[in-house]
Amino acid sequence: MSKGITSRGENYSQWYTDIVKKAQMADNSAVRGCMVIKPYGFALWENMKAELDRMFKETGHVNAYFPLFVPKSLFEAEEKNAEGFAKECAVVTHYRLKNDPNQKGKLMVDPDAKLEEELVVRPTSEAIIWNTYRDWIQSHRDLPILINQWANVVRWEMRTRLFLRTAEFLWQEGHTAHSTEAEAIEEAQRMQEVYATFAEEFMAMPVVRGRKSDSERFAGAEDTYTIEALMQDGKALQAGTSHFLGQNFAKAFDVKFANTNNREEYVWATSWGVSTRLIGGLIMTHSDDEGLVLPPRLAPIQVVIIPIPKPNEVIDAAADKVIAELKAKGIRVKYDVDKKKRPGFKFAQYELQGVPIRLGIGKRDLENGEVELARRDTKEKQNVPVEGLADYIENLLETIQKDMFQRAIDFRTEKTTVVDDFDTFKDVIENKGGFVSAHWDGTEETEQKIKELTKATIRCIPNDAVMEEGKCVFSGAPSKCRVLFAKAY
RNA sequence: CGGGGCGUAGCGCAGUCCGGUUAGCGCACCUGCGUUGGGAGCAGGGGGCCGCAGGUUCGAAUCCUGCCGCCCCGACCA
Repeated sequence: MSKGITSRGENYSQWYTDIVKKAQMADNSAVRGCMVIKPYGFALWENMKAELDRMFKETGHVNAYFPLFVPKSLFEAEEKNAEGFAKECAVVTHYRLKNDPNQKGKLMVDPDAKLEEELVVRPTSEAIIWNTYRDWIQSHRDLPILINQWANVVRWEMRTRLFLRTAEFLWQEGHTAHSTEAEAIEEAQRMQEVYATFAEEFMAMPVVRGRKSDSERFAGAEDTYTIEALMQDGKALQAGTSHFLGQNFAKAFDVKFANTNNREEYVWATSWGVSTRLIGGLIMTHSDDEGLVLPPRLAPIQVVIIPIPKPNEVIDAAADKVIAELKAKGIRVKYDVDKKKRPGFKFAQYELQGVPIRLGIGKRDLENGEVELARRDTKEKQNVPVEGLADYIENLLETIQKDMFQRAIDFRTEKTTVVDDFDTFKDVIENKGGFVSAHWDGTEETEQKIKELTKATIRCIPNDAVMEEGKCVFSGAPSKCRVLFAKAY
């Protein structure tokens, strides 16, 4: 075990916190529930953001920005949405402070500066955006609107955890407007697939694509499409959601368009988002007791070169050549020339930070025309010829990416259990964890009962669920397909 | 919002029960020596409103009262 990192077996959530902090990703801040994202963690987020942004643009979306504040009257317009978020909203009530006459050097809220109307700090932006869309949409010719925004939102959560659930978090939210129901549904499903592709191909995190049950659906949505990942401790993580909003927001904000027959119709909507929570998912999918393990495609540093024992002219020259070749291939490489720290310390540090490939360049191997190469994911070490090294590394990065994904898939397969009776259901949820595939009668009552008895919830009704006759694992009532249950973050 | 725990140096902690020299240890940091193929070592050094505010006392990190903050476990949630 690494210095100062609690092992996963000992205490999984402490392990998680240790990783985030010791790998310099993020820290708690002076603000309750809000984190400071440190440069290394933010570099990871920037890489994720860059890929997602590219994928959004490839599917026809453009970026825009809407205000942080939502006037209360707009926020409450869509009742279900407002009700769903009401109890976790931060609210701005005043716009000025003044010197406290009773306490020198202290400030107080100026009671004379009360706002006419309170401003809600956005927990999500449907309200402010749909209020704006009303002015943008008159005709079917104005549709579709395909907009994304990168933003911060605030949800005043009772209990927070770095990246997984913070009071303020960074995310993107797509908000689209369409002239037909079918087009909006297609859009929502398309974005679910974009998220799934990103999770699997870049994060190497396998996800189940599915639909949410009524009770788990986004407040104000007609249908919520989700991607669900499975963490190493057997708990599920909702990694991204895409909502078909029907005409709910169009009706709430009176957004209509003239169709080709010049008849007024309400606009159809979607919204979809992923957040910095993905970083938590990334950590809990791949990392080990030595620290982070990052997939090559997202790692801020893909290859680190360590001079052994320390930089000198010969080693620098060899390193410079390798660096030039790697950079020519677009590989992110760092040469650690810190003379104060010894190689062993650096090895441990970069393992902690999850750098996929480490090269050790030293006199001994160099004389044989070789360098030492270590893989972070498998901890394997081997000597590799300097000749053709860049090509070798380019391939190896892809191999690591694939291997990490495959290991995560194997883990999920092993932790997915098909169950047909409730005793087994309880036993599996309690002792084995992971996904349980079981029949469900489709009622909210059953879902609620199961949650009370086992703490497991319906994560989704998988898109690829096979239609088959069955009996609900709890009530015995008829069921048409299996759904996935799990304890969730 | 319920249950538990903790606030002492940048970090991690001891000391608090049972009040008493100048508040201590490890890591980190600074200076120097030096070492280097897996987190070396040695010597010297700097850094504290002991969470905050009251109280008891000759004397408080330690006892009493009030407050504040943070963490963990539940219920709620991306």
